[in-house]
Amino acid sequence: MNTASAEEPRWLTDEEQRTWRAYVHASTLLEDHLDRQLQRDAGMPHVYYHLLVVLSEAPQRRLRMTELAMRAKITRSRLSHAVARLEKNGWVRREDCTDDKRGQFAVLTDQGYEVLARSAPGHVLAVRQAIFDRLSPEQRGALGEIMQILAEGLQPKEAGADLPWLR
Amino acid sequence: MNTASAEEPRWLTDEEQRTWRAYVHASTLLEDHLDRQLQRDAGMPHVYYHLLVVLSEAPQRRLRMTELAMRAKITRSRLSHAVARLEKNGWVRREDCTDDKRGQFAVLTDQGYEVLARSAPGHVLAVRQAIFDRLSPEQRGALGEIMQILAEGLQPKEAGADLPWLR
DNA sequence: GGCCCATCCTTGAAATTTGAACAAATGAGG
DNA sequence: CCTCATTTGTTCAAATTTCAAGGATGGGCC
Repeated sequence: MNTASAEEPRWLTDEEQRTWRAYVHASTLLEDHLDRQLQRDAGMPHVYYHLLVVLSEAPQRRLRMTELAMRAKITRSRLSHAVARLEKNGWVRREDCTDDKRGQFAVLTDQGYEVLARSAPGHVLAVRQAIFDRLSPEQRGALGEIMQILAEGLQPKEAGADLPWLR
Repeated sequence: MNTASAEEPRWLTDEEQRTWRAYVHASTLLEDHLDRQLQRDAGMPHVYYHLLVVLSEAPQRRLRMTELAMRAKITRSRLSHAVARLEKNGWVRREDCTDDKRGQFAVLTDQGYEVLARSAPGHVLAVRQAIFDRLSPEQRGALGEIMQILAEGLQPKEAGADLPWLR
């Protein structure tokens, strides 16, 4: 007998419920906290700050738009708007790609690097106080592993990776 | 010698860096994933869905705006806009509070309850697949504890709780 | 009662995000 | 060389979020 479509879904256990609820609360509060901290001290929300960080780590402090979007886990559309805003601030500059005339590079300016250097200590402190100072070494380790797993699971697969019948 | 203001900040260790980065990626991808899932299957973003869930658990399926805002960890302003939208959908209704003429209740309508009941299984499945199915029992337990701690640490304190000299 | 300040919730404008649509350029085949 | 599908990045409009401001009520206190 196949009752698949009528079956009671597998609800979360009480403990899973609590865990999920705690996660939602913690992540909401944390993003809020960091957004305010960075808006106050660096003049931009956390996502924008993260873009500058990623750029600062790239060779020449520059990345193609699509590459930057992937590394920052945001859509290209969102990135376009964000870079437009950061460009107005003088923290990022756009450059044409000579190899591919469609392409654009987002380049971290010296000014952008300055903002980053100036606000990084405060941001690190905020992250440390919110997270690492509150956890035991075991918990810190566990958190890393867990988040690694979750991120991998949600990462949009490369083309065909989920289509084994094509191999 | 006091060099506090000039001292090198305590940067994150490599492992802390990796953990923090993994957390940012996982939480970003997860929120995105759930927002899309719920937008598609329930016609609203995750935050709004959560509001309905909280309401559904309250006695009479109703809560004062401020109480709802606190339980959902969002600002009252954001809640006002959100409820306005949910009201347009017919999923929530506002009611005056007779005790306190300033007050408003947000009430989950039957229609709102229906939407919730209809979309809950899909949402639970998404959460399960994204999180619990990927973690060991130990990791599930650790995640709960950790998130509980982080949430508590970020919870805006009740008035005076952080002013011990007033006691 | 009258005053003062806190609380409750809303509002409006600006900023940000989303999703669909689009033009330009690339690249694989034929 | 041509054609067609794909990729790249942007743009528009609508939705959502933020932030500051404001109107109304409650509650303590003289």
